[in-house]
Amino acid sequence: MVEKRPRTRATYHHGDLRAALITAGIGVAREGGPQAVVLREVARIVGVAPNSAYGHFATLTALKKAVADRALGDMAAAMDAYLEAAAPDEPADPAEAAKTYLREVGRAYLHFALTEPGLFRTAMGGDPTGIGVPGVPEEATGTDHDDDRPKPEFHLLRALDRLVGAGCLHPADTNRAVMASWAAVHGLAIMFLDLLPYLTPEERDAAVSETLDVLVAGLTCPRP
Amino acid sequence: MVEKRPRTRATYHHGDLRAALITAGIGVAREGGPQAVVLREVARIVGVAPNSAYGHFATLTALKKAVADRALGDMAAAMDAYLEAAAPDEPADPAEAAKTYLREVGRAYLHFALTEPGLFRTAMGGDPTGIGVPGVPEEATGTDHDDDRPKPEFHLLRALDRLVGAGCLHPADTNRAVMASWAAVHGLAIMFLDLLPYLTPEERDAAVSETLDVLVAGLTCPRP
DNA sequence: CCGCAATACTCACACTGTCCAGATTGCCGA
DNA sequence: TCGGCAATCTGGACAGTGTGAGTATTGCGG
Repeated sequence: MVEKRPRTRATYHHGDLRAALITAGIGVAREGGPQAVVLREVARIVGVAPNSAYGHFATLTALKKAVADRALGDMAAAMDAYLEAAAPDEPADPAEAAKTYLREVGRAYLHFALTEPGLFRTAMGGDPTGIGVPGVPEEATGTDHDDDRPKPEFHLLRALDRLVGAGCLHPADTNRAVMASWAAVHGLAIMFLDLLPYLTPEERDAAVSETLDVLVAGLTCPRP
Repeated sequence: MVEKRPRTRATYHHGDLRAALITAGIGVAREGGPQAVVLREVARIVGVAPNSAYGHFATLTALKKAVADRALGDMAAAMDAYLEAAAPDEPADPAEAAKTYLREVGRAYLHFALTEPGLFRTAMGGDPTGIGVPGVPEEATGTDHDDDRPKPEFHLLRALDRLVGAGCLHPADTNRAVMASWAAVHGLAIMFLDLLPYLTPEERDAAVSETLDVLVAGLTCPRP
């Protein structure tokens, strides 16, 4: 929120357009999802000519990418807050504590997905230009990728580490564990948003609990 | 493929436009995903004026919905073929057979998702207009919903029934089982397509196997 | 054989992303 | 202090999109 002139700005130059565009993009993505971040609309919100954006982003896709990055950071922050707020009493048993922590991380993920579906979809690259799975190495399009910012999977890794520390998970199985956990939770989120939007919150909570039960059971079962 | 005149048709009336539009929609959705099904382009393929589609579909979204329905049927058929072709030898132990069958169903799901990502995305409603999870009952927009056609989840239900029959799964747990299974497999698919497109086929196969291991372990574990 | 309702077409409008050329300015060196 | 330069923003334009209103063309039932 650097400037907020409703129409024409006082100064010809905006000062910090790039950031303002991203912020406005987050605003429209919050309600409406990724396809709501429209170049002309975003420029209109910021109070700038549509083509001004091209000075900071080569294309609309680049803007969306930046917005998605920020949405991902927002998601990590929201998960942090959720975990901080809703995990006061932990079981004394360290194994049980680790399990409930993993469950709590999953709940945090789903909480954000259901609370901020627009940002969640935006963060997860809802409408990727690159359809298909050509196996291209993505050629590291990283525009000076600041990969040090908090990312949602960090919480998951910490939870799995705790499981390993508690002896519930073999260290060698941590890779399969991260895939299984992420897939279960992400799949649940997508299903709730896209496939089963008519579920009541109670039904959703039940499905979450049951799926998380299956997950931790499968992870901590005596491996073959 | 009712008609294929490159330009203007011989007859003024097309004969069976609605079906032709859906077929053309499937064609463009196959490569390019749901956002590639563009009204004017589809009409162009069929060889008809853009607005002719409005005689059969109230809006582009309705066309997409029809295309998505057909893509879902295609997915079910593809899973059928996959399961028929790639499951010759089953373990003698019925419990083990049921488990491998569930795994095979999951593999069939993922095989279609990775083989036909455009159709998969289209079938799963990649770009829903209704963002958010307002809990609306969807008001049953069913345009004479022919719900008797094969749907992908049918295979999953059959696999779980076999697990129940083999004594590996308590009948009361079947609901949680369907959610957990579906979430795991669907989440894996979305992750491969959207989040981890750079994985090699080998890495993907490994992740699939490991995730399915965790799933069946969690489902067939001694319940708490 | 004729009228009519279904079907497809034409024209038009408000949008969108993006290119190109020009206007405006902060800033840095002389 | 001041002139110019490069960064930044603006305006107009073009191709393409979904969709509405009115018009032409037909197959078919009476």
